[in-house]
Amino acid sequence: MARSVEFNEEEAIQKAMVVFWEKGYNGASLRDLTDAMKINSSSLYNTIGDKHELFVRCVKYYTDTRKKDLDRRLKSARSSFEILVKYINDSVESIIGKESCLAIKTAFEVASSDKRVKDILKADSDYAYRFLHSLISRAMEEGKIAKDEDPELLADYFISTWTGWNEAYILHKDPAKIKRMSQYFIKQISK
Amino acid sequence: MARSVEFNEEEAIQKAMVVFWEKGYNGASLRDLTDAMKINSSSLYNTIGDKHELFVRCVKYYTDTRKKDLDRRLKSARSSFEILVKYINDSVESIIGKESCLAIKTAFEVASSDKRVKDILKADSDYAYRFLHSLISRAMEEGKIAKDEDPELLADYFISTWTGWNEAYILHKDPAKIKRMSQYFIKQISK
DNA sequence: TTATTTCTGAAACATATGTTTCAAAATAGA
DNA sequence: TCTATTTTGAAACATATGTTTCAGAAATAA
Repeated sequence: MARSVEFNEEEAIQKAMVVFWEKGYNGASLRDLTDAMKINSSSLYNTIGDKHELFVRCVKYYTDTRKKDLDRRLKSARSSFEILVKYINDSVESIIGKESCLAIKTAFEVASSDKRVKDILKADSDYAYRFLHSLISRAMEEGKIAKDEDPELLADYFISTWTGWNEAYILHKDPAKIKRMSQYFIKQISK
Repeated sequence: MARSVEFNEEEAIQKAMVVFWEKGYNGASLRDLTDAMKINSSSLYNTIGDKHELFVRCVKYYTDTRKKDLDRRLKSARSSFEILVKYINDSVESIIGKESCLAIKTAFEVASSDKRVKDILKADSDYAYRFLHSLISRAMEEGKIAKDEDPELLADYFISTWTGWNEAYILHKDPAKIKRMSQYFIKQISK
């Protein structure tokens, strides 16, 4: 029938995601985005849609990627407690060096006034919650976490704490500080 | 000699601060700001300066206000442990209902690319750290916090955790969730 | 009161923004 | 190959943006 789309949509979304990640939603201009994506704005509007739609797709792509990572971790042969500790340590590493988590930046920049974005972030947070909750529960069965701990609370607690580590790293750029806090967290929950 | 400035600068800064707080640095336009401040842009440029300078002043005003609050708390006649617990509970209340903390929003929106703003936020964070550190140390002397706790770590830890509570409230709007986490924190540090 | 200086309001400014238009190029199927 | 349809690139679009200009209003000190 006719010509088909030339650019790879997933690759383009990835490129745009990096721009939003670095500059934020309001800080990223359409030119910044289309330059990075290496497409013309007409192609963008013809396929994905407007700036906001592009942003929603980028945030969704980010959370989908995270979800896959969590699923992969659950399939590991190690004990739940080991998976949990590795996840915590990897989370710390992800803070250091990189721009801090896109989901967190977005939560503070636009989530309170953008329901669609907020819902995506909430679903992401809920998924991480369930991931942590199941690991913590099983680690309690394994006898690695005290039976009197509350897995629901610990899961929420870790998510919150991790967000704070991101801020602390932005302000102080001190990896040791973050590692100290993460070790404290692990020590606190370990039986 | 001549005419003097008509508007009250402190009041104007406060009004602008509210706009930045709600919309973020990039989300707030000069018109939004001057409308709220009820001044003409020529007056703004004639006194305070450009948009960025105004933003810096607003962030500084915010952190100065916080600093005064902490100083006031330290003068209280209550025990250090009681001051600490009250501070934690008040911090939780401040999250609920309001727009989340301007310093945190700003840290995630612009601090990584704006050294001047970052330095103000870092100083604010350091001040809160010293506040918490001294309360925790004294509460340990009072025998209310176990002697084997590390006040430096606990101070950093609370600051991080509190940041996370802000995000959790944006996403879930669930006061009980935040209160549960804060009670857990207090329980954890209590002897 | 007057002279001088400064502030204010409205408008103008240049540029940046998100979005649309449209002719030409491209291509899948007939 | 031809045709119908779609994508693309470049330009145009309207509006929003941060900032500046400047004439006139205001007010201080003489």
